Amino acid sequence: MSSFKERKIAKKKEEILRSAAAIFAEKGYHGTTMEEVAAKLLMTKGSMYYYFKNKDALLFHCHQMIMDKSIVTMEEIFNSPLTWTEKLTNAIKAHVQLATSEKSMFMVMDKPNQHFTDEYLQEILASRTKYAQYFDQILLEGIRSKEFQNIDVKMVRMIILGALNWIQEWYSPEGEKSGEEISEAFSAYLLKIVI
Amino acid sequence: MSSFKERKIAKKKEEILRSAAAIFAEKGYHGTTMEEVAAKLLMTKGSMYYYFKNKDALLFHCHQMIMDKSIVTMEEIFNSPLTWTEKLTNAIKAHVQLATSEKSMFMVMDKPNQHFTDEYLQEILASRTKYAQYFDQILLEGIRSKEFQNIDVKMVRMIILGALNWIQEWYSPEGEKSGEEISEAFSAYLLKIVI
Amino acid sequence: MSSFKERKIAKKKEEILRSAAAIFAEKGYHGTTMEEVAAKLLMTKGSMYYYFKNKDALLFHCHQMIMDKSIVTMEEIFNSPLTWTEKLTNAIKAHVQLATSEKSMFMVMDKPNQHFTDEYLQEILASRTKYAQYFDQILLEGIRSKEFQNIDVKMVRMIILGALNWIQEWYSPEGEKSGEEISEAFSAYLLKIVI
Amino acid sequence: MSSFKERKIAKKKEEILRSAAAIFAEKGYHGTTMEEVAAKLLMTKGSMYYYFKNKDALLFHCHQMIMDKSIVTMEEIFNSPLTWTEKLTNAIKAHVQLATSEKSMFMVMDKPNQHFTDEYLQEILASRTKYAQYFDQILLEGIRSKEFQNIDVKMVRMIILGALNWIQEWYSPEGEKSGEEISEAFSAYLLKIVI
DNA sequence: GATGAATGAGAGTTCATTCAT
DNA sequence: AATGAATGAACTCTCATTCAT
Repeated sequence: MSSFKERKIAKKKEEILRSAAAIFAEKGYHGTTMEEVAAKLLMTKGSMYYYFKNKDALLFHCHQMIMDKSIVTMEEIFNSPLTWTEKLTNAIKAHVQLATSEKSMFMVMDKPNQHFTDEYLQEILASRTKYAQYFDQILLEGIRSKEFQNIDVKMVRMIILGALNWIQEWYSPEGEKSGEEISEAFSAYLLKIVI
Repeated sequence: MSSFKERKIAKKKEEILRSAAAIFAEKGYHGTTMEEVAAKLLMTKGSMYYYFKNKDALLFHCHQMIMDKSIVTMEEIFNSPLTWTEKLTNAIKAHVQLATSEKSMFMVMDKPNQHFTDEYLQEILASRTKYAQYFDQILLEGIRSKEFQNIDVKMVRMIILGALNWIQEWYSPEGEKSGEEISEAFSAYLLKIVI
Repeated sequence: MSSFKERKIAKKKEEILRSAAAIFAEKGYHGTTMEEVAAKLLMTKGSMYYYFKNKDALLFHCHQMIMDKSIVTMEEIFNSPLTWTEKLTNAIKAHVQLATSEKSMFMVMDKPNQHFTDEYLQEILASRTKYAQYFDQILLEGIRSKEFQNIDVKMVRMIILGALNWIQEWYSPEGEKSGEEISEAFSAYLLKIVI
Repeated sequence: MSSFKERKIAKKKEEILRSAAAIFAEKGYHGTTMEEVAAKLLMTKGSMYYYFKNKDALLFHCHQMIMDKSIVTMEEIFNSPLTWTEKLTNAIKAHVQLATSEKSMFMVMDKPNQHFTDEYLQEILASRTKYAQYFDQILLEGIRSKEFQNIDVKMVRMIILGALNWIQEWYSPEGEKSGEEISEAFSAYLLKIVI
């Protein structure tokens, strides 16, 4: 049970993270100054340090905020009463949806080992591995159940995740394809690999 | 006909670029200092500026060195007397080969609009577009000749390039899969999308 | 109505400008480092950038501080109910007084087009022109009212300003002539040109 | 008796000095790089060091080249069989002529104590003093012979030299007044101070 | 005589971070 | 809970100078 105060702080933190993510996405981690992040929220540089202990922490929590969301969604999909084909389809669609609706957050997730040192890096990589393993699991079970062909799971997972992670680099809300259309196309085409 | 001196200087420049690319790849552009790049070559910071006018130029020429190579290879493949299926296969394989053998260079190519301002950015983007268009062309002609199914060219190209560009993030020469094996797997699986 | 904080910051800025001017005057703009200016005020280099965005700005504001003072004084003299002869005398005396009491500031005003680029240069030159025009105006009105002979206004103004601007190069508070004496001599001798 | 070689070197040195002076005049001493000076003469930076031991020497010899000329001219005027009034007139005219025809050289002479350290500074200041003393001498003799009024020699000399040294700051060959006209005006007006 | 290449000391500037208030 | 001010370490870049060839 969180107090009103705690909830207020949590809300402020998320505000900061979203703002930071947007700028990180546009200018990159190093290209972004604490001042910019603060200014966008009508705060001062100094105040940010009340909420996050340093710039690294800002990036880290951006990472985790989106990873947590992604993993929760994946869990739901994985545990749903669907065929593996359907699960893979849904996993791909869910990723596309998030990647297009939260473009900034996703861009921030790039090249973690260039930005983090040990303390945070372990956690980040753990999240990523966990996310990747859901795909592996789905592929594996799909093969076992004869829904999928006998593919090289790791290679196919890399192809799928590569295609998905590339979306942030080219997707634009003003582009010709909507997130919905991309998710349809991606799931349809990528499924052809496994079936 | 280039003089001895010109060739010598060109060689030195390439040396510098390779050295720079290796560090850029490891630590990112901003995480890399001119001093580090110089030190690795037993030079001094100041000397670097004799060969490249600034840090941006270093990154830019890394970009172009690998893009030029990639595009030349693509041209050869495109103009060869093969079926479109074979051409697509070869294009994918060639990309994997380069991406794995020149991992550092490829990593450097990431997020150009975060690192460059107008003067260089235009040229970079032009190269990328040119490279992408070879894939589009192959896909288009493959469809026209009925070798490929009636796919959405842009979406499929994005999937292919996404998968290929992701390789640098996970490939390691010490990993379980060789570049050769990856190129076989990727070409085989990606071809399933179009056929 | 300026707040306490605003006045405090303004005071600090003026402190910095005076300190900077003193060193600029002694060593020249390029011969002066930001570190020296800061050190003289027991600050660090970095802190200076909190008050002035760069070295240029420091010089620019030195310029404008003294030009503003000069112009205000000239305005008063120009609008006072005196004869043109008295006005010219006072203008010369006022300049000498300022040039001798604020020697450093005046030395800094030298060769603006070597130190400034467009953004600042326009403003600097505008101030200078404005100052010069007061002399022209006085000379012109003096001629019209028959107080002065029919002289070439521009040439005489150049002689007067030249003589005045040279003072900073040789005046020393420890010298044999006081500012007061110089102002008497200069006004008396220069008046002989126009009468 | 100088050999052919020596004369060739001397000629090259003067070429360099003129070129250097032009750039110094435009950009200031610190704003000028050895490279620029060299480039203007189609030389390389390194070659300059064959003729002048360093940048300071370049500036110093610019100084002395023009001071030598000025002093020789003054000597001639001083020793000519003319009245003191005529001598002063000629001295002023000669200075204006040189200042307008060799604008760059004259600009370079500015603020010697900011650019030189002991070795050169003494010599520079000696030249300047010598030049100034010719004016003092003329004024003094003019007073003694009752041609001039009983003026304060130092003050008047400062006015004259100030007016003359200011010319470089505003004179332009494309301006409305020719060097000839300026010399007429300046000598006429400045004479009014002493007579 | 000339130069290409290298050097190294130092400059201006930026910015994450701290902390008294 | 917020902030203004200060800091200092790091970084990019410049340039006079040197010297082997």
